[in-house]
Amino acid sequence: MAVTRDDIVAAGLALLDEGGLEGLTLRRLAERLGIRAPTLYWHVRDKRELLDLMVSEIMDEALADWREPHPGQPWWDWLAGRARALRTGLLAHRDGALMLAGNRPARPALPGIERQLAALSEAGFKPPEALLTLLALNAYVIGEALDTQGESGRPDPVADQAVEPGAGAPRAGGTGAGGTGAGGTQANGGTEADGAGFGEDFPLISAAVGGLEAFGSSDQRFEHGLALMITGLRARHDPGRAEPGAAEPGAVGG
Amino acid sequence: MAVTRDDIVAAGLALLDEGGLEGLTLRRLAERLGIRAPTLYWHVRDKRELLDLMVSEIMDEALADWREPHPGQPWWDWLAGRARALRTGLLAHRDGALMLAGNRPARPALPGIERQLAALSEAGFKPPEALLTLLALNAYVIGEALDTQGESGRPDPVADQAVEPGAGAPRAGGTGAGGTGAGGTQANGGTEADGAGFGEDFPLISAAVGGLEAFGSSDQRFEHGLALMITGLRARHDPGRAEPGAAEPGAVGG
DNA sequence: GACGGTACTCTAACAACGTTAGAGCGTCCA
DNA sequence: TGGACGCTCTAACGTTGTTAGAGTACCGTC
Repeated sequence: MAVTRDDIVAAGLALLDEGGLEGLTLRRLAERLGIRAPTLYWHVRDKRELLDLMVSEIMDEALADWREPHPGQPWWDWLAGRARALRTGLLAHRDGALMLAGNRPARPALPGIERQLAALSEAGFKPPEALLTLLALNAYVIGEALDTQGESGRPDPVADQAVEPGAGAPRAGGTGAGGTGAGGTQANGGTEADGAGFGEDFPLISAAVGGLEAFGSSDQRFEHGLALMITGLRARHDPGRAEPGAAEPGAVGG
Repeated sequence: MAVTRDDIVAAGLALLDEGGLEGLTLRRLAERLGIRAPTLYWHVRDKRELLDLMVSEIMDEALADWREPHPGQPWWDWLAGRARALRTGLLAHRDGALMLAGNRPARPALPGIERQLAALSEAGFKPPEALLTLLALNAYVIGEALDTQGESGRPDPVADQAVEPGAGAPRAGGTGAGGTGAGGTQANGGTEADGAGFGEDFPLISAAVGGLEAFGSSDQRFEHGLALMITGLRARHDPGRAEPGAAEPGAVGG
């Protein structure tokens, strides 16, 4: 049987899960499909187009049931669930977040967006704000997923201390809260699990990491930021909450 | 004169600005420094280590003056400014966000993090929450910057409509609010600038895009999400704002 | 039953990339 | 004078994305 585009995308995702983005080569992909690499170019213009198609697939999987609220579900509950679903969908594939970061979905799903805007409009959002809200949530989700997947991607965290300038100290997972490198949940690269290990030089970092759940659960980190955004949204749109108008965009800072 | 590590990082950043991440090759970098490619391996273990060093440099540039509040500056104002500075720093280099997404800063700047936690502690944040807050803001910033830089990275947005499934419609910049691909500010790929062009099929998308500032200003999108997070934070920590306890993490949703 | 076209695959090859092995040269210190 | 170290070189390897172009099977048509 002839190979189809869908076959290629599916095999690509399988290959991604096995070897990560770096292990996803056209020759390996072809081999898995029982063909030779150049044949792929009959089905796909580019490697990039292939990656775009894969991103589309990942997004579709992730958001399948979340393009509008379930019946009776409050809008904030829906948005939170949607964000969780998107994150789960990204984490479901190795380097999934990086995939979305570097590539653009191949097919624009305008109908899906329209449905989501409709749901928010019904909740009192004006269309531009509804759109900005969806984009903001997406941005946060992908940023956080990137951080989460980045933690496990690297070979050995601590073993090498060939760094020069600052303390030759352990790193702490995550893109970094600080000027550079920074504490996440999965701290200390496996040694000294409980938040000590940052020495007496950094008592707050030590206290912070020590106060978090056991490492491995990056969910806590995700939920924190998500709660912030949802709280911010409800402060503006939920009548029962904080007074409206309290949070104009311009009132934020500089 | 002998080439130094700093020379290499600086030249790397210059090369990045010219040709993007894809144009950053070791041979080109060496040529710019007046040496041959393998020589780079005396200064740097890997290409990846080079990228990590460059990320460290970008982060240091970006957050230089933002590791603690200016005197008398409220904490929320500082956090917002810090987020803006980080975003500006990422956008200052071509593919800057993608750079941070795919690589880990080479040197952990624990002292800087400690200072930031100290500032938040003074404002009443407990250390773990302070850390989670910084991480959440970072995640949003990088996610948004990724989206912004992704818009301009691609060659020609509309020209090719070789996509099959849905409407062969215009895309709208950004990682996508929807199941796949989705409206940002820089819509319609240049034609039909003002929010029309999504046809009568998608009135809300059309209204949303039409209601946004002229395309090119992705700042509006960024500020929206930032305001959400800051509002959420103040709702919890600013006594003058919404009632405390109103926004427990668990109260968010699923 | 031959014919042409379309769908799909192949072999061969290219330039470019990251990376390694190992030799060479200059400078400084003993 | 000699040896070590710092820094650079040439040569080469394997792998990657990609192109050119030839080949094969099928399918409807004359």
